[in-house]
Amino acid sequence: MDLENTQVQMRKGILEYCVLHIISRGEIYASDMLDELTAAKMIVVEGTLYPLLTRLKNAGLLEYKWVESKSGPPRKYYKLTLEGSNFLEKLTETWEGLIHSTEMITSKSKAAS
Amino acid sequence: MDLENTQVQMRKGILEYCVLHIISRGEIYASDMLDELTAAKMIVVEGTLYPLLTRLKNAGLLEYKWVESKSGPPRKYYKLTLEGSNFLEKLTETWEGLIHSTEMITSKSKAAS
DNA sequence: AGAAGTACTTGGCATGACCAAGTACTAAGC
DNA sequence: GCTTAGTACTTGGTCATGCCAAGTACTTCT
Repeated sequence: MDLENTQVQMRKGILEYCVLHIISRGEIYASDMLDELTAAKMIVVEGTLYPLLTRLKNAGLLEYKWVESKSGPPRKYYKLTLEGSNFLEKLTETWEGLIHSTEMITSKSKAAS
Repeated sequence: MDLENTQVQMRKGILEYCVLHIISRGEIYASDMLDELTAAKMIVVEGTLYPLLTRLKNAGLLEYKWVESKSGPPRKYYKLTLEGSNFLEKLTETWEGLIHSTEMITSKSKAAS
C-alpha cells in the first residue's frame, strides 16, 4: 500500500478525460499531447498514451489522419468525432460529480459527523 | 467504452482516499460508512468496501475492535493508526495535485493552445 | 425450529496504467 | 550506400482494484 501505487490508481479514467479534452481543442498528435500532460504534471509515458488513443479510436470517439513530418516518420493527428464530443460532455459531468462527492466527504470535519 | 465503466475507473483510488477520510473523523463501522458514501453519491457496494477495509488494515493503516451490537452480529469499529493518518495526509496532497493538474488541462479553451 | 435482518467474507472477472522491448521511417555522418 | 541518431508508434505481459454474486455467521421474533 504505497503512495505511488495509489497515485497510479487515482489516475485511472481521469487520463482518458484529459486526453479527450486536449484533443477537443484541435488536431494534435501524441508527442505534443505528452508534452502538455507533462507540463500539467499529469505524468504519463508513451506506453500508456498510445494504447489509450487506440482504444478511443476503436470506440469511435476519435479519428486521425496521417500527416507527413519534416523530421521523422509521419504523425497521426487526432481529432474528436461527434460521438467523442458527446462522450466528453458526459465525462465532464462525471468528473465534476466525482469531485463534488469527494468534497462532500472530505469537507466534513471531525466535529461534524 | 461506455460511460458507466469510465465512472468505475475514475473511482479507483479515490474511494480509498474517501474511506480513510471518513474513518479519520472517528470510529465507525462498515454499514455506516456505506450510508455516508451513498449519501455523497459515491456509490459503492458491500463487496467493494469490505475488501478495501481489509487491505487497509493489512497495510497497517487501520485497526479495529469488535463491538457487540443489540441488533445483529458484532461490528468491527475501525479507526486510523498513526501510519494511517500520515498516509491520509499524503493522499490529500496527491488528490489535490490531481485536481489541479486536471484543471490546468480542462480550463484551457480552444483559443489557447 | 424456522424466518428475517444485519454484518462480514470470498472467489473470480474486467479494466486500464505501467514497464520494457520492439518496429518503422527520416536525416546526418562517414 | 551503410551506420547512427532521432522521432513516432506498437505490443505483450504484469498488477491493483472495483465489481458481481454467492456464502457464512450471529441475533431476534414468531
